[in-house]
Amino acid sequence: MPKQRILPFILLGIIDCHPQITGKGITNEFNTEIGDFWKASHSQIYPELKRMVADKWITVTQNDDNAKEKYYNLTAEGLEVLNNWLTQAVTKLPIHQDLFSLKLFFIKQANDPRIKDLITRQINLLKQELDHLLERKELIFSKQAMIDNHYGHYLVLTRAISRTQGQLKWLNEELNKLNK
Amino acid sequence: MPKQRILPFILLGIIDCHPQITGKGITNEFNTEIGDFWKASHSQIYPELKRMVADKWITVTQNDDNAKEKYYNLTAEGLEVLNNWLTQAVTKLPIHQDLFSLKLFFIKQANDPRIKDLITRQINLLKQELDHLLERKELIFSKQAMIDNHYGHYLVLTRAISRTQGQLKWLNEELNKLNK
DNA sequence: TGAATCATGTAACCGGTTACATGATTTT
DNA sequence: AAAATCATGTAACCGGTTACATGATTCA
Repeated sequence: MPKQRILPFILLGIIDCHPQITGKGITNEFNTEIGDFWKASHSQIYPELKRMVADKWITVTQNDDNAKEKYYNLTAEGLEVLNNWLTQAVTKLPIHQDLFSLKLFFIKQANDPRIKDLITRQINLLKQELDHLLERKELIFSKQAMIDNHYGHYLVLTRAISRTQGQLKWLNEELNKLNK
Repeated sequence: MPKQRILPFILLGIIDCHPQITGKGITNEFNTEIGDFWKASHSQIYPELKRMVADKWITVTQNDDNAKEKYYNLTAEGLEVLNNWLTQAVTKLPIHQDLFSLKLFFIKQANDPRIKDLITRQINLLKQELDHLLERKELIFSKQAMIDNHYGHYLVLTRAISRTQGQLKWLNEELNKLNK
C-alpha cells in the first residue's frame, strides 16, 4: 500500500479555518502558522488544490476585481473528509530527523570538544526558537477569546514552548556537567 | 544548490563504530540504534555503499567462508570526511513532522472530544516509547565503561528519555485541565 | 508606459519507498 | 535434495524541491 498522503488534509484544515482563502494565502500559512511542523511549497500546493477541486472536496471561485486570484472553500464533502481524518487515531510517533542527535551519536569521547560545540550551538538555536514561539503566543493568544476558539492551535503552540524549554534545560545541565 | 545528503555520513559513522560490518549489519543498525532518529532501507543502503567504495571513502572485502557477505571499513579519507562533517555546525532545527500536532491544530473547541482522544492515545504511544528507551539504556549502558566510550550515543539516548518524559508530563497536565 | 511584483502554474530532477529478483547458505 | 531463509541487488514509482515560465496587476 502506498503510504498515506497528508497534504490534502492539511489544505482542508487550512481552508476550513480560513474560508475564501487564496492559494497564495495557503502558501503563506506554511511559512507562518504551520511552518513549525510541516512544510509545503506553492508548486506542491497548486496542483493539489486542482485535484481537490476535481474531487469535489473544495470549490474555487474567481473575483472580478482580480482576475488571477482564486478563492477556495470547503464543500460539505470536504468538511466530512476533514472531520473523518481528524477522528482517525494517530498510531505512530514521528521520527525526529535530527542532525544534532545524529552527530552527537557518532562522537565517542566525552572530552571531545565537538560535544560542547554542538550543545552550545543547539542552545543558541533553541533560544531563538523559544523567543519566536513566545512572541507568536503573545501575538495570537493575548485575548482569551482566541484561545477558546482555536484551542487546538493554542495547545500545539504551548506544547512547542514547553518542549523547547525542556530541551534547553537538559542541554544546559549537560553543559554544566561537561564543564565540571 | 541541491540540498545536503545525510545518508553517506551516517554510513561512515556506523562503519567507524563497527569496523568490518556488512551491508546487512548496517541495515540492522537503522532498525535498532539509529532507528529513533533516522530511517533508511536496504535498497537505499546498498547502492550508497557502492558509491562510497567508488569514492574511496570505504573499502569492501569478501570472506572466503561466506561468498555473499561483504565487509566494509573506513579508509583514511573516509574517516577524514566523517570527522569533517561532525565538526560542521548544525544551523537549523529540524521540523517536527508530527501528525499529533497537526490534527490538534485544526480542532477548534476545547470541549471537542477528539482533543481528549488524541491526547490519551499520544500518552499511550509515549509510554511505550519511554519503556523502550529505558530498556535500551539499561541494556546498553549498565556498565560505566560503555558510557565513557560511547558518550555521544549515551547523551542522545538520555536526551530522548528526558524529552519523552517531559512530553508525558505536559500531556498529563493538559488532560487534567480538560477533565476539570 | 515600462518595470517590478504578484499569483498561479509547469517541468525537471532527486531522495526514498515498495516491490521484485537473484544467487548463496542453511535447514529439514 | 528440496525448501526456506539470507544477503545483496535492481526497478518502478511517488512525494517533494528547485528552477523556470506566464499572464495579471501595481508602481514608478
